[in-house]
Amino acid sequence: MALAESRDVAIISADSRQIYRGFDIGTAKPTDAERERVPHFGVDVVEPTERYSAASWAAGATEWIKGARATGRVPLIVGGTGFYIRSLVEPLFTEPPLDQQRLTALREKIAPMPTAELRRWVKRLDPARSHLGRAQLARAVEVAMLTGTALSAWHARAPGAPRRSARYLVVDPGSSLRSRIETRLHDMMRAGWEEEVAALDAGIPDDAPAWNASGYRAMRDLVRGKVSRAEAIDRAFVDTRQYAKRQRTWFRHQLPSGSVTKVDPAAPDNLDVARRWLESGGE
RNA sequence: GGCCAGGUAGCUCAGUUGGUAGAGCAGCGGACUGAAAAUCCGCGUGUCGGCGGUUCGAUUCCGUCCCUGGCCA
Repeated sequence: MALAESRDVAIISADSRQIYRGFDIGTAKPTDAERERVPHFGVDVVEPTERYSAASWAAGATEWIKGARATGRVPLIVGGTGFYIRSLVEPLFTEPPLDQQRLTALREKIAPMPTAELRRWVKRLDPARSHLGRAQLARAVEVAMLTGTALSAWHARAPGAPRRSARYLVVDPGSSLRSRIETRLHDMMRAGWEEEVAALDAGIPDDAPAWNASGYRAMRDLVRGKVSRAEAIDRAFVDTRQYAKRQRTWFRHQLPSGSVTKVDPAAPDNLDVARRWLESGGE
């Protein structure tokens, strides 16, 4: 926020959880006051039951960026969903329209299948993807079955997708990460996270995608009386630490290293580093 | 104070008919093209509570001490 206020900036949130309406405290959404001071895009865009995607976000972000520029502001993309950001800078392959009925039927077939069996299937359909996780295996089957072409073949076939130039500012507090997470978690509890989840639990189905946010299932179990408060907080703490670890791994390896600037939020000169990064034409 | 049950990886525990031990969780590393706060893959040396004894060899058997929990005084 301090960085955003130093210049006419609009924030584009690249955060797969802040997308969902109603899931506010646990996803650390910007406050009303913050949104008042700096325009935000990409927050509260879909219902919690909706399945969102990197492609949807990239399409939305393209519009939000235009909107920000139209008002004379510099679009600043902020957020922890690296995959979303990358899908904007290095677009995903262009997917042909998929038959929705066949897609639904296929997903029903895949759902109960053990991961090992799914993996064997992908070894036949698209061996280059068979080492990946369950969600990716399902996707590989869907694309191969519904388009007649393996996903990895689609990737190889669409090489020269237009790339935007981008520069990244990676904020990493290093060894103080753990205590920062802990503090933030207690702030969330004090802000009424438990009450928020109790209200959501009354109206949002258990399998809604929005529940896939660190700590939300633990809080739901607390609200339902299945676990103690201490246990719920501890689970949320672990969930968040593990998520942060995956983020670090992702940003360490998936971003072009030449365009990354690192900053430690605890360092005294952090704002200077960030300002210099911003002024040198980054977005 | 007596009796009983325990003391094994950061945590919860399994196991070794005596040949120095392994699961889950945590942690660490990695993968990642429309579910990404998702989904997966890899990584296990720790005085087996301390000290003695028996034995070629003890975490395992014996003695003793310490610690924890329960019951009885």
